[in-house]
Amino acid sequence: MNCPNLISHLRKHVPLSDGDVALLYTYLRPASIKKKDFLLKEGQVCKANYFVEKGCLRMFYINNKGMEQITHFALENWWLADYMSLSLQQPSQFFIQAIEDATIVAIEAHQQDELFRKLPQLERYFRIMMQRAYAAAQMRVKYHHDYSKEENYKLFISLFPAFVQRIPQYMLASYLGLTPEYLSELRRKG
Amino acid sequence: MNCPNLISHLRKHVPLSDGDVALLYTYLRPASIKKKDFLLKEGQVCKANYFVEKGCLRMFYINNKGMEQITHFALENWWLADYMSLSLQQPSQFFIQAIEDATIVAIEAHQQDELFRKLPQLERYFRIMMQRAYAAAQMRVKYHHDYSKEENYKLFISLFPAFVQRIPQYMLASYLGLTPEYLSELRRKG
DNA sequence: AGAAAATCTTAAGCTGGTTTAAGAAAGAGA
DNA sequence: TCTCTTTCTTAAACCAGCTTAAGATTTTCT
Repeated sequence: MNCPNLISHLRKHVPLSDGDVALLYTYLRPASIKKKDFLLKEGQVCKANYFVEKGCLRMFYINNKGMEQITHFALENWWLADYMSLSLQQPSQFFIQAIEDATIVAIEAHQQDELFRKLPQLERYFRIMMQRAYAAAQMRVKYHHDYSKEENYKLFISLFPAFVQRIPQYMLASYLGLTPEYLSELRRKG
Repeated sequence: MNCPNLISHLRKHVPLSDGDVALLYTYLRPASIKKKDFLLKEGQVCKANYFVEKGCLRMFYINNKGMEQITHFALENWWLADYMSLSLQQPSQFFIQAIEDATIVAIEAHQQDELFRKLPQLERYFRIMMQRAYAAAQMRVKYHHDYSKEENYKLFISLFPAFVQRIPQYMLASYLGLTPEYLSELRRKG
């Protein structure tokens, strides 16, 4: 078992002895998954919080027109889950799928409280991660309101040029909430 | 000093002895503020996390057309802050203002780590609060994408009918991302 | 009560972004 | 290599929601 990125990420935020790491390992479920494999499907309960060691995930739902609407991407060192479904253990409206072959590490919902009791530092670590995620979500609301679709597109490619190379255009269009056709027009304009 | 709502809210999620509460009180800064008073202005660093004991707050920014764009409301038993500014102690792009006379309780950023070291339960409490807030933010992204403005308006008034009575229409319009004129038209239509 | 400020409504014209439809190009499997 | 699938592009018609402007109503303050 090997999760070098996760362990070093944890140690950036909280102290973890080697013994703590050994204990932690008994609660982690690492997995290799193939491109297009699903970690969660609509109607299932989200059973774990997923850390991306390597690769790339997307979270999406099927909108009222039957199209896949992407709401989140997760790259290396990001956590991803449907936190409403995970917290309340109720059926999810989302899918989580690999868009590249990926290595992920799962912490199961039903083991999380026990793990946090044994390693209380994790409570702090996830408090920081959730606060960070929520802070990003607050800014996202602002950008979404404040910028036109064209401006949002330009902002995104300026912030994440490498990532734009990594995913198909139509997934970026979906995430940004515009049609592939209009994205194509924006690219042509410059 | 008196924060009954906050204490009972904490005790819903973590154990707190009377001694813990006494210690906690030394870190809480309660305040009564008047309608239209500000807790945060653009350019300032967000210095505290605010709990609403009574009343109602809004968070907004000035958009590129010079209009106030509301991004969050906070009623009784909600926490509100610009978490990006609070976490990184960098200048905020937001305002936080009372829209009714309000009683709030502040936990100052510069005391938070010390408080959490003395009462580690709070780390868990805020992990739960932040996860809940982020979960709500994930759902908000979905609703925002999936529903038309008219559907979002109808959803909001069906979910929060009492709140709709409490705030001016133009603030609801701002929050929902539509013009007061269009909201007026939607109301007329039924 | 009266004046000023804040909030809400109506209606016409306009536009950013979608829809639809068709084809071109690139990638992947056999 | 060839075929099938996936991804991307072009262009015209269309519409949800905005802008502008003016006035009506409600609330707040003196």
